[in-house]
Amino acid sequence: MTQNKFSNQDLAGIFQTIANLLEIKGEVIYKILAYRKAADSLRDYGGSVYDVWQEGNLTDIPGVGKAIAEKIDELYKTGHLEFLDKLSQEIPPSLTEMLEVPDLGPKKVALFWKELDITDLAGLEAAARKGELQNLPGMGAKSEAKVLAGIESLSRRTERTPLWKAWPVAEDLLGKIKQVPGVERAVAGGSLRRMRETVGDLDLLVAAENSSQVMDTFTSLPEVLRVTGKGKTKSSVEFNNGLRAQLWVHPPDRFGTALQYASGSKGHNVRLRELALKRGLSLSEHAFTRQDGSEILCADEEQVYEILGIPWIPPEAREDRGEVQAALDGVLPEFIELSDILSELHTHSTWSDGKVSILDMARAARDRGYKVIAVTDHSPSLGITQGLKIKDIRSQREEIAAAQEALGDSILILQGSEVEIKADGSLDYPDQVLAEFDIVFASLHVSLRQPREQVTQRMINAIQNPNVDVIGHPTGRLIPDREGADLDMEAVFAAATQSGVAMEISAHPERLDLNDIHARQAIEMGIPLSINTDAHSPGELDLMHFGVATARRGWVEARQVINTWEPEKLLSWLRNRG
DNA sequence: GCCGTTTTCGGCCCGACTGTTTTCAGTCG
Repeated sequence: MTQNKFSNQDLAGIFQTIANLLEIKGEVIYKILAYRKAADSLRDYGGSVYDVWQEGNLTDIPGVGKAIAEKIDELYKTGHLEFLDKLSQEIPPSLTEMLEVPDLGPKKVALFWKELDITDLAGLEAAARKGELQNLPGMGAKSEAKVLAGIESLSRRTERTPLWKAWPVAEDLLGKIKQVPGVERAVAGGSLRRMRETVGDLDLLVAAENSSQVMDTFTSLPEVLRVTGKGKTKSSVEFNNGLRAQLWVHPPDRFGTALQYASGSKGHNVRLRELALKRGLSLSEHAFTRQDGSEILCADEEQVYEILGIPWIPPEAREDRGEVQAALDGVLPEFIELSDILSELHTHSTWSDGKVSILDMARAARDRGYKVIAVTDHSPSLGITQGLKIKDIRSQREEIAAAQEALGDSILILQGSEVEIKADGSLDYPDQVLAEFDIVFASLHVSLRQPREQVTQRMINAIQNPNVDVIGHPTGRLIPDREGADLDMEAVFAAATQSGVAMEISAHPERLDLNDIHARQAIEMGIPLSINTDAHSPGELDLMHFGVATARRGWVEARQVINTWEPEKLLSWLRNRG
């Protein structure tokens, strides 16, 4: 047994560093791409790479071949990697800091290092201020100024922006752009359209015959701090808050290929272009081009996939996680849709920290077309929420009955609970009390930083309690500020498979927990899922689409989600759980 | 360095924009 148990993330970081150093060294690009691809693949890998290593199956991981498998093996066996140690002596690792500066790539970084012996950001800034960069070959006064602007921009730069923050910003920008005369369509592409939990830059796409007025409007918006590029088809800006955006303008009859291209992911696009080549076509954002040079234009994105001979793949699933092959094989899942959701099972009322009464929440759920709502107020130990005391459970039941009577059979109201999984691993209500509720969520809110084994055992205790129906927002993470508990998800899912409990995908965009990768793993193990907003007010019921998007990113089908079941089926499932 | 229903060798997506270049290199997505 070794203690060099590098996580998937750790390994991805190591191979990313190798790729960067090799790039500065001037290694052939395809070797670098191979390391990058392996890094991405390891980072996204659903299971534990360590376990795969123990089973001797490393090369089953996409992008991992003989050479990289041997390096992972060395890392797990010895704790370090001789190849990287040697490379670091040759190329100072601090050089990679400079790659973070916008518009600086491996060639320039190598140039600064070799010509001026600059090895880190501080040295680069000093040299730029002294005017030493502009005399280098291929450099000039403008390029030097750009380096300084880039360093400054780096200090301002936000980390990836949470989806929930980027979403309204994009909506606002698109609203302004749509007002420009001649704009036929304006939509978000990129990771925003794919509904990744965080977004790097905003990618905006416009259909218009003439681009100049759109570009002028975009680059002169009041919130724009500086314009980093402006052309006929593409412009890029940086906003005051550090966020960056780029805008493409394409003619309406080419909008399909353009939107497909701008939506990514990069890996997905590479797959499609490979597929196009096999069909004797070259695919770009402008069109398909036949070998004789003639073009096939696509006004709509569906046509792009049609010409490639595969079904349209929803943006959420375009992460190069096997979706193109699945499409070719005809085994893409029937991705769940928002309209499949019939019930909201995790909400709060004034009986704990919710903002409105049970009647108001139920009415709001009914108005959104739901057939069932469960009110799941907190248990008492979570102090700040003023949880529901045991002596009040009966009174709450009476209020639910009154609300039910007021709303008739337009919606079914369930009395649920979000019971706390306490730090000692016990639940916050005794079993006979839990048995009274129609549906029980068990959630972690406290002592999330316990060691892996301890917090995992707490979770497993809750999963094994027959009164618990759903594990709420399993890891307890908050995006971007709080990491989730260090759960051993393999062990958690194994226990869930045994007990038949459902796992939640919290639709609340600060949670999205389970995440896409864990959701996919869960359904592959046959674990039912439940998507809920955890709404504390009626307006938050509208966050459901974020949860559905996360499920789609995890290849989840409607039948695997208990919220899509007709009330009779849901109630019968709950009854059978005891 | 990875990969394979045209390949175990020879490919590996393709174009926009900028700045430095008199025709292209570097960076980005």
